[in-house]
Amino acid sequence: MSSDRTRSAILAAAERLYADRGFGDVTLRDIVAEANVNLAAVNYHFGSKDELIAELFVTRSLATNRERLNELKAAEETGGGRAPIDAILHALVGPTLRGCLGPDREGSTAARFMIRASIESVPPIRRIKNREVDHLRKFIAAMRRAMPGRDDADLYWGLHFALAMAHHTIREKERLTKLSEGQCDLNDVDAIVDRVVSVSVTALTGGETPAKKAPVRPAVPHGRLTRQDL
Amino acid sequence: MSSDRTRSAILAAAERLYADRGFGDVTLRDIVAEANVNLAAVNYHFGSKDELIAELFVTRSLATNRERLNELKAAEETGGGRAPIDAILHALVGPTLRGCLGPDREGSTAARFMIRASIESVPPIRRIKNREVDHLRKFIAAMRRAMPGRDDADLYWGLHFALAMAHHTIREKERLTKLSEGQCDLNDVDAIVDRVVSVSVTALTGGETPAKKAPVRPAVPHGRLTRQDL
DNA sequence: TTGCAATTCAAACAGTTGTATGAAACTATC
DNA sequence: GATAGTTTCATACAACTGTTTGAATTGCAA
Repeated sequence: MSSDRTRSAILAAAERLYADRGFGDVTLRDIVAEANVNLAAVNYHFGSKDELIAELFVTRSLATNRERLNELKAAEETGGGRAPIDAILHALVGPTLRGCLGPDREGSTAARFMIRASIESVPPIRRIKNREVDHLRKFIAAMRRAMPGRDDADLYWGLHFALAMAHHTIREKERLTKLSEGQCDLNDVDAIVDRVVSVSVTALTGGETPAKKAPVRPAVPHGRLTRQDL
Repeated sequence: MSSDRTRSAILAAAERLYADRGFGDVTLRDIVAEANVNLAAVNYHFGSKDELIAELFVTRSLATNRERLNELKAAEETGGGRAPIDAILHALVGPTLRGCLGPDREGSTAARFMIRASIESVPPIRRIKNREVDHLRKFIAAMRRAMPGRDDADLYWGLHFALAMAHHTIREKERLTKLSEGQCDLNDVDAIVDRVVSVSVTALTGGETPAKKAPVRPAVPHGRLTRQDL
């Protein structure tokens, strides 16, 4: 049935190069050189460059989603069909954060690739992410069971903010390290997961839907630029 | 002094096209066609394509930062040199959210451009964003004054999460609308700002950082994909 | 007007990109 | 070992990219 050697070599080389140098900087010729295969092999095995990228991302993405659902299921079985809200959110953000951060993952090509995918967001990957909605709905359903009284909109916002904190931490881990001058430990993944979950839970259980005391502030018109010092 | 007409036309056309179609899809030839100027004008007036993009982003970015600092200053003056934490966070995320979301901003080219810049993150823009650290430090300083007891790391995490929620809401507003089937109102910007601030404040004032145990999971190698159903 | 600099313009440049082709090499089956 | 199907390979293709060039044009000052 034909050795998958070429196919696998392309996948591995592509993931490594994309992880190291980003999508914008890596051409098919770079990939086939790294993989020691012929240029035409990519189109033969994957159809197109975009399909290669899509396959790389789908593979990693499916793995994360599988982990998420496993953790969710385990929590629900423990709780007799109803998992507590913190366990649900833990199942949601844990696999993503563990997959991309952490000292053991430093050298992991898969992790670095997923960080790139999170930062650069190239078209074939964006297309796949848009299909993630169905997967997230399962977590909304679980959250609804855990907090029957809560408004649906609050649940959506809670899930949205949990993902926001997780993904933004992955995307901006470099900047946060620099900003905090090392005081935020980006290697202690478990602590980060707990922090994200904790904030998300208090966001969901805490204060009622925001009161309407929005202060008014002046609008600032555009001026003309002279200095470039952002 | 030579009319700025060509220069301005290029800026306007570029911002409009980038806002509509993204950075990856727009070439210099598209821009000069839209602006009705000669192709060489871009390099003549801006030096390079990247410098054009940088100038576009810096302009909008400076405006946002100016708004932020104005709001912060106003809050500090009201509080006699010490602004309350919610006002600080409001000054941080308010201008960004108002700049990119809201019904009045629907047709705003600047808003749509900044959303694009937030999503696609092209090299010249990334370079500028990396210089944003100094600007954020001013907010950390204000937060330190507002919460003298708090650990610095907690402050960094709080600011980081506030920005996470704001930016992720901008980046994923389409998806959140779809996921929530319209139950999350992305047009009520003030409500969104209040929600983000509220969550951030409870994150900062609320519970201590917990510690827990974490399970270990296996690395997932690449296999052959048959179904593409993420 | 003359002179000079700033600006515009058409055209070409030099390089890269993803993809297609058709022949060659391989592999497994009968 | 001939055959049919799969996989590899060198090469070419066609299109697009940002940038440069050098001549024309414009605008302003003396």
